[in-house]
Amino acid sequence: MLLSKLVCERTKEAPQDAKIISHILLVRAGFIKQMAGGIYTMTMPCQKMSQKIQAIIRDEMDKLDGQEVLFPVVMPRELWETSGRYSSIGNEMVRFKDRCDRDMLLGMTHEEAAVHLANHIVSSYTQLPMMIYQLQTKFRDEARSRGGLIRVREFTMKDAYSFHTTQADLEEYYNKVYDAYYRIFRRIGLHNFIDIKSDTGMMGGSVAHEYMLLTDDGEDSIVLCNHCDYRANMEVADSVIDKPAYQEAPLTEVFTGEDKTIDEVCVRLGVDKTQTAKAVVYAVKGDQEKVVIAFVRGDLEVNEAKLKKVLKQDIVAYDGGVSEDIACGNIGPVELSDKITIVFDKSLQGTHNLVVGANKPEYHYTGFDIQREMGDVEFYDIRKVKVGDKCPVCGGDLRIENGIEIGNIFQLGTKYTKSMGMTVHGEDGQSFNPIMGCYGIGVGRAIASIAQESNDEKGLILPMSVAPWQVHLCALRMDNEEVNQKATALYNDLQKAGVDVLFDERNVGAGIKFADADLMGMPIRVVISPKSLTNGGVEITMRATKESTMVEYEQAISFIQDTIAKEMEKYQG
RNA sequence: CGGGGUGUAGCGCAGUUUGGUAGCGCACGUGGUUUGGGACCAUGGGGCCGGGAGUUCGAGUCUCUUCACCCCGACCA
Repeated sequence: MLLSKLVCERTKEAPQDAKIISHILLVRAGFIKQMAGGIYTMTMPCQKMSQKIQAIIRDEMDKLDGQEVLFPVVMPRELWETSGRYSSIGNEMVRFKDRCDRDMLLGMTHEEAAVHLANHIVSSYTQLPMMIYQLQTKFRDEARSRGGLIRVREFTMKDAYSFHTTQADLEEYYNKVYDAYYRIFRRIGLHNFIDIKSDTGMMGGSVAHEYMLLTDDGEDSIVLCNHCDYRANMEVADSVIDKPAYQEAPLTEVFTGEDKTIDEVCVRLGVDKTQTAKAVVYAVKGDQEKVVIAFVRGDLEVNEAKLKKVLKQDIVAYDGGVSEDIACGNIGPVELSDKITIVFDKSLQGTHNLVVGANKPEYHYTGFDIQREMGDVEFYDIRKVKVGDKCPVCGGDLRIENGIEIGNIFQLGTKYTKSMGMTVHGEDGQSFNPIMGCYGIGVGRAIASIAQESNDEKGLILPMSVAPWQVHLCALRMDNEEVNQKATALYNDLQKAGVDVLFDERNVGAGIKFADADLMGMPIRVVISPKSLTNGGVEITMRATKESTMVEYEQAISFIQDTIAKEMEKYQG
């Protein structure tokens, strides 16, 4: 490819609205161009990179006996009614009507499509296990896109669906995919990533893992143990906390005036925050009348993902609408209206002598004893892990890091095969619902992740395995006859030798060429100039290490091929 | 969906306070001098100042309204 013809504008200045490094560099290098919120055009370099990543994903999926298919982007409402997700998924799914007034939708994931296909074709256990996958555009109307390619509304995703006769068979396959994902991410050049236990969310199922690129710009919080390999998404993370034991005391109503927050009440009454219980008020989504109050120890926070799981219902913040039953700032468990759903966190189990709201303005109780006052109530884990908590496995210190989700794998079980009525005949002649797994990787997010992790002050540093071009050939002084002739010949010969090469044949200053080469990040830079020819031939520089070698012109191609081969060894998975 | 911010040339910005001929840098075209880390001289092209409605002799600037984008939060299969 000739750089002068490449539709890809590099800029010196960062776009005003870009905040995170991958976004800044992908825009500055001309790899992406925004069209609307969360919607981007990928230029040739980015598209080539995407295709190389896709090739690696295909390779690994095919090794797992995956069969590549292509599901429709547009699907009819009826299919999604069968799984129940037409109504359970919110505005992030785009719905519209076709010309005949039929309800249609844009696919944001394809479990329904996978079951639809499998249901029509698989009728016997002898056809299992099997896995089908696709690489396709997904559209999710995200409430808030952000960070360039990190969180977008339209993107290419690899999604795979496996079908099994037994849970054990699913688990065996799941573990193979788990390993394959590690190979994929290593092959595309990522380093600082981990897998964590994750919430299954509205996908359903039991076991799930997410692969996370660790970066401060990540939008997910990950809990990790400093001593063992415990690690989990904040949504499901568990921890051990100290429980100070307070002496039992009688329940006593005390005047607390306008002091409503935990901090204010603690100061007034001279107690530690661990000696209080706080109420966090929610409402069932779509019905502010259905109030849910979560009680958790005063120094702790509620983990809403966990609370949702306990309730098996979606919740939103209570909008503070007028209700006689709720004395905001003075809410306590004692004599709370029975119209309200109450959930107690485990941090309150077995506690004595706490300060709680008295459910009337200006008063709290002291001496609250949960066993004595409430009787035998259930306790659930709805608490958010915080720094300083101890590891639930080994008791070590926990830390919290940010990450970007780059892939996920789920054990779905029979959620879809059952709801959609997919059955096959087993060995015993009885029919059963196959057990499913599903596995996703976002290609665009993988590109962003590579950019996020692999860069320096000058620009991108692309791994050989996915770089759009392996070689960035800079000819300095194209007006020089010898440079022009030799550079052009080298460009042609490299291509004949099967090397991906980007040829900067513009007659512009060396500074511009080097800056562009550094910004775009191809792994090998080759310079031909009057000076290099005098000094023995061509100069070959590695983008990542800045290591530079002078090579005789005649040896250049074999040297470059050797270098590429050597580099590729780093990305064998 | 809440809170905040920004819309002026492809990109980055000034001009808006106090209404009076549309500006700067980069990029782009042409001619020339340069040529190993974003060169220089000359010259040229490019803008319904996000859209609409008002106020005014006159609006980039004032008023109302709308749209888009960004950031924080909510949300996130």
